[in-house]
Amino acid sequence: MARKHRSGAAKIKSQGTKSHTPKLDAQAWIDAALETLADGGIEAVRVEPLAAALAVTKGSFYWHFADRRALLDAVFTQWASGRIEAIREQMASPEPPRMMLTRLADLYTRHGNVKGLAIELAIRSFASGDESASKLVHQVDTERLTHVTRLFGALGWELVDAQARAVLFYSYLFGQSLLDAEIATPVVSARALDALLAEAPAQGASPDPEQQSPA
Amino acid sequence: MARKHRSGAAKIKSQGTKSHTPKLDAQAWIDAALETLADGGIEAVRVEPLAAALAVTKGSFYWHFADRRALLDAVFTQWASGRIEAIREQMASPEPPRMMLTRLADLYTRHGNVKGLAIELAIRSFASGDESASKLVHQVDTERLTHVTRLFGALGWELVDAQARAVLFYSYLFGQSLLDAEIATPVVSARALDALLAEAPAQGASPDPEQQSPA
DNA sequence: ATCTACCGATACGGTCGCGTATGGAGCCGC
DNA sequence: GCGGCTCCATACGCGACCGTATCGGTAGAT
Repeated sequence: MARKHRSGAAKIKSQGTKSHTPKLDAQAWIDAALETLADGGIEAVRVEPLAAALAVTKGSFYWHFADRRALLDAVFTQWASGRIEAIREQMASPEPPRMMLTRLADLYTRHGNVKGLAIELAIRSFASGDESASKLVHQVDTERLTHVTRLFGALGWELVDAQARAVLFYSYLFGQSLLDAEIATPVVSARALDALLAEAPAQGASPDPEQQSPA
Repeated sequence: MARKHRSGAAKIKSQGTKSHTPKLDAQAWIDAALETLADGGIEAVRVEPLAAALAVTKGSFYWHFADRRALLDAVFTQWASGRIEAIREQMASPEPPRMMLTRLADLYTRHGNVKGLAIELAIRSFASGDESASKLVHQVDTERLTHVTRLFGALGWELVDAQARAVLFYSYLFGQSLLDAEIATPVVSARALDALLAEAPAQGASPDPEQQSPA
């Protein structure tokens, strides 16, 4: 038996006193799925290995989910709504645009958020051949890009330029995780981010925080 | 006792005589593998389905390759050397740097090259969990980035800035294929490329008002 | 024509993972 | 204590692939 993943059944709380209450809810499966998804891709998210990781049997899984696909859908949905939620929170922040962008970039590069990026890429990869997953990715992308576009707009860029920079911005974040780490060193990455956050040309246009961006 | 499959020095040239040559060489398998790799990821590259696609049986495969892994290695190796070769050719071009960058970007953004990008991403995804594949990706990245860095250097950027833009450049190319196509429209993408190829500050360089992009 | 690499077909054993069917243990309310 | 409900264990059947073993056919060399 493979013993790669550790994550025993430690997430269960409930009121287990003595005879325990081996309650595993759907969320526990989703969490476990996200974990293996991060370092094995969608293909690695399989029912039986997952059950082994959770120290239960398939019987449990098929109680909570109709089939493997149902789990994947739940994972995707949760991921998407989580990302969108995160963006919405950011939008509510009172910070200046430049700061928000910097923070956003940090959030994707700095913190050992390798897992987040891995999930991101795995889902996107799968989405290329799956309609419903593709839809969710699309929702996340529009949410993110409209947000970031707005931020760049607030920095003085015209709509198209702001959109272009938003694309560059997220491309950069993804590219960071795709390119070799030894090449994209922190120094270089920092400089790249500087280039992205450069001032808009002296257009004299006052920052318009309420930029509208369809998508 | 398995028969010692030969594949080291395979000569492929005796061909021009009759139509009789239903012979399949290792290259045919590699080509087929690249094909399915493009739209199914590494996981989709399986011996039996591949054999079916080539209208032969596994018996053929295991004649040319020791196992599935051997095929994958061959695919990776060929991909890497192909990419490096392409870069080397580009380097020998007499075109001005800006033109070379534009051409490079086109080459990756081209609607025809969805396959190339897909292969790129699939291999990179797999490389994250595979040592030897990771090495090859690293080689390709190094080759590409040093080349592009040189180009940006020729455009007047200092080393670090040139490196940063090289990273942005490739991040952009990858990001294009990851982000939703509806969002990263051609217009926006063209503008993004313009931003990347902007003139370096100071240093006498002829101002280029607007970049023209083919439609 | 025979020998013999080369190349592919068949057939087999084995693993892994999906989904189903069914039973059983704990926890109710009555 | 009795049905009833929840959650998980057990046990199959099945398909997809991997890799091996073995044999047949074809083409060129002798």
